Amino acid sequence: MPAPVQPAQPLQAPPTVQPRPSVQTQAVFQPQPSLQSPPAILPQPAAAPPPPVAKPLETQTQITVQPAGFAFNPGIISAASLGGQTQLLSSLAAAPVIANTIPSVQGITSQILTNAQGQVIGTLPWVVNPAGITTANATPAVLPAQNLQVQAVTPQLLLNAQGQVIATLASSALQTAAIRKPNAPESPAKNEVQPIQPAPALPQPAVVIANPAPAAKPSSAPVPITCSETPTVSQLVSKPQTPNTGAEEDGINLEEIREFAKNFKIRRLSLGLTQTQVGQALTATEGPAYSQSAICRFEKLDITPKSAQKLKPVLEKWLSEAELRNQEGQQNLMEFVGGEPSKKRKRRTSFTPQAIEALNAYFEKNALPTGQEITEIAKELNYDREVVRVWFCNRRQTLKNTSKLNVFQIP
DNA sequence: ATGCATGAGGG
DNA sequence: CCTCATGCATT
Repeated sequence: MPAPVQPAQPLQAPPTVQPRPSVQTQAVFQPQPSLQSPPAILPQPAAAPPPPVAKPLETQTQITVQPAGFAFNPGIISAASLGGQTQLLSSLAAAPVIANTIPSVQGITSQILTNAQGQVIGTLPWVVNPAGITTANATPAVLPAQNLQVQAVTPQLLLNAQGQVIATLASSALQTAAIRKPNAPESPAKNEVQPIQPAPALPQPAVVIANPAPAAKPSSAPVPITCSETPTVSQLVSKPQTPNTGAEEDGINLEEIREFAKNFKIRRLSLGLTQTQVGQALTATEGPAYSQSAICRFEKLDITPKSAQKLKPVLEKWLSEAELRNQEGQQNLMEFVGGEPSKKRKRRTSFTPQAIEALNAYFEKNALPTGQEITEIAKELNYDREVVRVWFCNRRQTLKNTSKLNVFQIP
């Protein structure tokens, strides 16, 4: 395929030039493990933040062409690593020709960068380039269809034999949705409040893998992948064997949960949603409500298999609907974000390092101190007895969740 | 992402 | 009181 020539458009008419403060160039990510603030890309991200002074018309040496390259590729950019370091592996390109459609917010999704651990190390916004800089891109045969609507794209996961996510691909959203259960796009109203039974009555395979034949799509070739050497999804997804871990506990398929958790995260990010948003939306909608904490813990499986099993259906259902809405442009998923007045809690006590050290020491000797012991320890360290008691409770709980559940992960 | 807190449920 | 599932508050 033609090399990604960059359309020379360093800058146009100086006067009217909008410095284009966009975050575009932010594609580069630092090798720092700290990636806390999720670059949530939302439909209505308020007003553009005043860019750090852009030179009026001086030709800055730093031409910003780079973004365009990715911008157009719903391709893959995955990072893998061995030592936990992030490295760019490859980027497969696909070029959905986007002609005149206005860059409606609707289709904006983000590209996720994940490493071998399935951890997200970054995201790239899908920029719909208005200028139609299609020139450089592949897609030899495809013509810039005029009314090609930029449909919301949902990611398609590419997994390797180990079940690890290698990358995500964009593809027709419609179809993806179709695969899932026949979920009627009705109102989010009181649909079902299933009491969640431990019964094995959950027929959702949750398999998002290989989705080769877009048979269901009659009037358009949804699969934008064109590079001859670009492996097809099915090819990459060769999943002949179910490696190992017939891990199952208490009738709960740990592996399945693990997979879903991974999936969930990726799809969530594809929708450009943060854990917080999901939590809020989940709370707003009918049905079981969960917080950001819950989402976070689920994603990293920092919960008991039982809890995970319980959450899965809820999250799955919600996600399906979210994706559906996303397609329809109904970005009204996050409506009432209004925070209800919640009763105040006792301020979280913060133990001093010394106290923690002491507590840990006690804990090692005896993880379950008697009431008396607790009282003594509390007095010793000069903390409220109750606080100490709770500390032990939480300590035990944490221990359990991290050790037992590590059965989940394979770190 | 986590640490401390709250509450339900079981003894 | 304990365990468990969760969430608010904080790092």
